Amino acid sequence: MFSKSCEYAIKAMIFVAQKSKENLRVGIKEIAKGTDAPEHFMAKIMQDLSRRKLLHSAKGPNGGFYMDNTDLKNSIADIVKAVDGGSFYKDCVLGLKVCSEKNPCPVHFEYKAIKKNLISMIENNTLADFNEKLETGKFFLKNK
Amino acid sequence: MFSKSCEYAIKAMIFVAQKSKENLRVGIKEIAKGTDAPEHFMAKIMQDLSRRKLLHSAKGPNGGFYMDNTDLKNSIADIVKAVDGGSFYKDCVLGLKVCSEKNPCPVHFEYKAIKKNLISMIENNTLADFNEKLETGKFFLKNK
DNA sequence: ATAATAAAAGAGTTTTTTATCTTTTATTTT
DNA sequence: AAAATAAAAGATAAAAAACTCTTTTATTAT
Repeated sequence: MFSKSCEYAIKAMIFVAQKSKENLRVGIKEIAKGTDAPEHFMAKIMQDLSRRKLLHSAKGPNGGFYMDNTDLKNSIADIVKAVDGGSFYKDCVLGLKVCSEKNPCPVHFEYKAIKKNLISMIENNTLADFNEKLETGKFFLKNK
Repeated sequence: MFSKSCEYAIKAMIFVAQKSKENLRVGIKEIAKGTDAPEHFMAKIMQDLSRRKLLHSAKGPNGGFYMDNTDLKNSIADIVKAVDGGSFYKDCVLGLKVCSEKNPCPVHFEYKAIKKNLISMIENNTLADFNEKLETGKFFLKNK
């Protein structure tokens, strides 16, 4: 569904969001450890997210990545678009170059309805929402 | 969603299914052309599908790939499982190693409901169904 | 000012996926 | 039996994705 880079990005964003709630900045090492991701690879991803203004970063001592309230309003969809581009939104399930309302593939309309739900799911779940959900103790981000 | 190999496999299977309806065998060249896929790469995929008994093949003159009525009952899901394995069924959307009813990620239950529909879609669409749909002239498999 | 810190940037490497080319084996037709 | 056909199999090659390492730049604290 999403690239591995994108999965890492989502995990990292949720991780930073949780820390930002307590006004803490997080370094790349902590993010990598906290998400079970390779440090230097994650660093590249974070640089990209930062460049694209999905979160803030600060160099030097006590630096790190952090989010303000605007950043916390970002949804999974925003992260997906930033990392994987629009392919998730655009592409035909069967991989057909031409597939539209006028030239639908055999599963076009079925998939259209499902995709609508998928899009709702990623657009309606913001980082702030994740913070709330995780606070309840009913949801987890376990990697081992 | 699916790997490129899997997309090619689905396209090829639909292509062969259409020809099999008229009791025709199709060679790899024809399949590759008819699906806009690289010939030798598609050959590998077809070998794999054939080995896994998703369709029949015959060597020599007048040989090629073809399907009997049992083969036509295969669904997209069968093809996906053969080519991409069970990852589509098993994996967490966020890529978490641990994500289950007991340890759900923040979108686990939402995605579970959607995945149910996705699975219905791929399990309930057989190659025979595609043949019918395409016969109506209301659906297309266009690549250009 | 200097040293320490941490992200940004640049330049690789490795692995996986996708794609191509060649040889072999099985089958059919002449 | 010989020639032709077409898939099967094996071996490479190219491209993309995932991952690593090093240097540079900005910031802070001493």
